[in-house]
Amino acid sequence: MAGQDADIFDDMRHRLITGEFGYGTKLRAEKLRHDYNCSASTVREVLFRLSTVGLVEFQEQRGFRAPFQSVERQHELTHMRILLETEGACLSIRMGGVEWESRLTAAHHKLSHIETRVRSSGDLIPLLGLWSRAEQEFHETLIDACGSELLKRTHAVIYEQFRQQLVSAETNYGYFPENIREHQAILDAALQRNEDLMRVSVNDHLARNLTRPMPRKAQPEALGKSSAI
Amino acid sequence: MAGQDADIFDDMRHRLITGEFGYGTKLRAEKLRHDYNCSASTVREVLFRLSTVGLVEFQEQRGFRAPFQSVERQHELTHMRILLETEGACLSIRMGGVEWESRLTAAHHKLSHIETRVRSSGDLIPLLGLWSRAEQEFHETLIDACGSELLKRTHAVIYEQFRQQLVSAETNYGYFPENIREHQAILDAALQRNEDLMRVSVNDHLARNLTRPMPRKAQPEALGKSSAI
DNA sequence: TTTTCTTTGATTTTCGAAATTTTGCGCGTA
DNA sequence: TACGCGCAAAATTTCGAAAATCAAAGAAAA
Repeated sequence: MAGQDADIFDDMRHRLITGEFGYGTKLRAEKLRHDYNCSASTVREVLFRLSTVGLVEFQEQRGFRAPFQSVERQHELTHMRILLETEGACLSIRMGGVEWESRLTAAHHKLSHIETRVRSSGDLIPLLGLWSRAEQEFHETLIDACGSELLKRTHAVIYEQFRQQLVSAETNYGYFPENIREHQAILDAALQRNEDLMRVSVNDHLARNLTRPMPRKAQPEALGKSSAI
Repeated sequence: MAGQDADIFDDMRHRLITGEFGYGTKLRAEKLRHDYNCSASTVREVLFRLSTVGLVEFQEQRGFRAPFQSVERQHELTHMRILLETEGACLSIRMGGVEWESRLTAAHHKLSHIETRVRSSGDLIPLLGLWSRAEQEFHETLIDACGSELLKRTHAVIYEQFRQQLVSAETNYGYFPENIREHQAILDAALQRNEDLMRVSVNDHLARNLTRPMPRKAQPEALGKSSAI
């Protein structure tokens, strides 16, 4: 078999993203080793790798723990998501072809189907796993044609941390009824190849996670579109 | 003393950024251990951590190596730097006060002094270490008042990989005479608090590392519904 | 000669324990 | 009560070697 390491890594990542460990929980290699019956060193390596992608926090001489929940962190992750996703989506509009459009449409269709069922049943929990995966896939497809592996990988890392931050009952696991309309708006912007509309739609979708508003630009006059000339 | 691990980490990072290991060089823990006389496992951990920040590549079952040089990678890193630095700089303009302005001016002064000496002597090499640090400090100060730790950390990670990519004689270690004018333009934009000018200046400064131009935004009138590219 | 299989050598991964450092608690003192 | 010191327990880091895996050289088959 190809390295148990990889399996443990994937399983631990899943456990972290689904909020199995409470915020700030200490992650002791000596304990975790029993879950996978392997040595503590192996778990330690996995934890190091997870700290690579921000799903675990590491401090010298004081071990590993699941990240704490904080409004600052949530705010910064949201800001970063907006930055990366608007850029990636607009680049995808410029570079992606019908093939990209069709994949995005497909991803939206799946997501939309699930969210409609959630709305009618009024209970997210039984569909939580399905919904999570569908939401992630939609957003990753959105930027998939941007042409930069680095941008996609960076976004994936940020997205997972973002998700991890709000996997709890109080935040309703990041699900909101407004999602249906907002996801539709993003799809529409993509199919219309309208970059300005895309920026607005992505912003609207994510802005609710901004505890304090983004500082507005000082000058009142019109602004050049962000970045990437 | 506080963990030899940290010392080894810093030293290895320095060696990687200054290009001591050629592109794609295999990094064997069993060899490296002699440089620090410690065990191979300790080196292995450090290499893992360095792969965290993209300075080392790791592949399951085939160890670690220094990243390869590639135009795609350079292109993507440049693109990401433009994205993060324009965002960070503009946010700093909005949020930073005179204190930020003065720190940026100071960083620029130091950098400018060094670059002037390089120009007059015509030889970068003896000042390479000084220049590297000054350049990094200038760019990090530029986004320092942006208000997002996440943005700053992400930028630092990208910046170091960027630097690593062009630490070689052929690329002249990333130094260009035009830097003097370009850094000045960035400082000016900051002191004028002109965001549009800042975006242009940062773009101009980094654009030379773009092997192919960024795809331009499609003209609004040119597109009705989805016209396949 | 070319291809495939096998063996051998080198590299990477995993392990359990020893060494080091932090943390928690009890005790004496201001 | 509050503070500081020191010891013991717990947790983390480091180690060297065993186990597993991969890669290269050589032998057997086509």
